[in-house]
Amino acid sequence: MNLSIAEENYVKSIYKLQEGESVVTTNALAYELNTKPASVTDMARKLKDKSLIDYEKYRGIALTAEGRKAALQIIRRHRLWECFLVDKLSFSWEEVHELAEELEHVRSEKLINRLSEYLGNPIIDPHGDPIPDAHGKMAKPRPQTSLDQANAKRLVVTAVTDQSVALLAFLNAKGIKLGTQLEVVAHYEYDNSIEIKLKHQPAITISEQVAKNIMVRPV
Amino acid sequence: MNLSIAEENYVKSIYKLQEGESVVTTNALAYELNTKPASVTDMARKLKDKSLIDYEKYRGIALTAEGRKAALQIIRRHRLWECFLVDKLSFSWEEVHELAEELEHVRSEKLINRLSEYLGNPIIDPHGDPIPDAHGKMAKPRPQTSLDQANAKRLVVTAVTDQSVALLAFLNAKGIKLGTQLEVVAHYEYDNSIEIKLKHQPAITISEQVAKNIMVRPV
DNA sequence: ATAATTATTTAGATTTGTCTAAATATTTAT
DNA sequence: ATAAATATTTAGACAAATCTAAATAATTAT
Repeated sequence: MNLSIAEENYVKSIYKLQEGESVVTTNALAYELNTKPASVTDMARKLKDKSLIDYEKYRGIALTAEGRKAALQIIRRHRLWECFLVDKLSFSWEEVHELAEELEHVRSEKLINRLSEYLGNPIIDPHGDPIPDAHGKMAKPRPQTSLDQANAKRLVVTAVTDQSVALLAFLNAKGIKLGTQLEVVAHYEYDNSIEIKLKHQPAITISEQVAKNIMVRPV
Repeated sequence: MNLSIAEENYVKSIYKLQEGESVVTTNALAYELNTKPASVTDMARKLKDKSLIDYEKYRGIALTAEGRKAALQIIRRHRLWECFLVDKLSFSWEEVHELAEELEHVRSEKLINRLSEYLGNPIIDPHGDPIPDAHGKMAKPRPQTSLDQANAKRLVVTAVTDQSVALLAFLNAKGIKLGTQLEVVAHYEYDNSIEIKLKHQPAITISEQVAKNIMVRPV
């Protein structure tokens, strides 16, 4: 089955949203894809015709086995290109998402398998997310919570969920990257901001919005 | 100016055809792009609006300075990706054209400049064609003629103009690649086929059609 | 359980890039 | 120089992906 770029983006976003909920709503998908609910309804019909999703009017969207397979292929391509950009072309991790977003749509199994081999068959990408193998098998994401919900004191950064340039640049400026260790100093209930401290640095305060997008696990 | 993929392909093809003739005809461009003359007329109007081509009804198409600049950027991307695929991912030269055709549409100057650097700023691609630098400057294609018109006896293969998989696979099977030295043994006037001999190998006969697409220079 | 709110779908339009068939212009051959 | 052949453009249509505005369904709050 040959997917258009638009269809690939839908499938990928549905997969992403389904990690949280078992069924994806029209509105959530529209928001994720920066489009309008009416457009999502239109595309849902097309993807259903192609057997990539289960969909009944007003009942939400869920990937079929075939859709899941397609999504994993796209994610594999995306994450391998991110590795390439960071490892070989010395991009920094916050720059690569947008580029990988374009490169991922070059559909060639041979290319992607050779790329994987060239990179040493990596199993996590520069944001800490696991990379599906050629058969769609992928390591389970390690147990992690967002920083705003973590209850341990000493934590290590494992991933960043919102990959907007703005957030990633902010983190970069603060010296926060994958593997950075940090300590939660205080929670401020007033606005749910969090004070954290990196090693050998003064404490900094982080808004709830930022904290929600930093994934961590206990050290 | 931001070009769509379709617009980029038109600009690139116009550039290619203009190396031969100063003005490109609607039909020639339609044939090159595997589309219909009517579609070319439609697109010509758009490209004219964007100041990428000079175009008057019935008078043919020619790139403006701006259009030429755009074309050279696209060609740069294409040829650098070909280098990457051959040098780093061990593709053979006849496989890479189609893939580069897709990769070339990822528009990021930073990406392409880093890729160039990573490859050691190559100045010719795996087919022997020169690669424009970041400013659009490109070595003049070395003086070369097609094999069917060469008058010297001892020749070296410098490029292949038709990059169809069929032809490239044929050449590969015969052991003919960039840099291969060959000797013209005979011309057969009957069908304009040519008998050639590679070192340490029996002579082989090559049709006029193939000979037209192999570029050579005297050794 | 009904009203109000929110979510989703439908209907109809738009843009991009393409097509076919018909009309018109240009070139070539007589 | 005219007719025939060829090349190009126009007119009108279509598919993909999107949109807005209106209609309808589902959820929630009273």
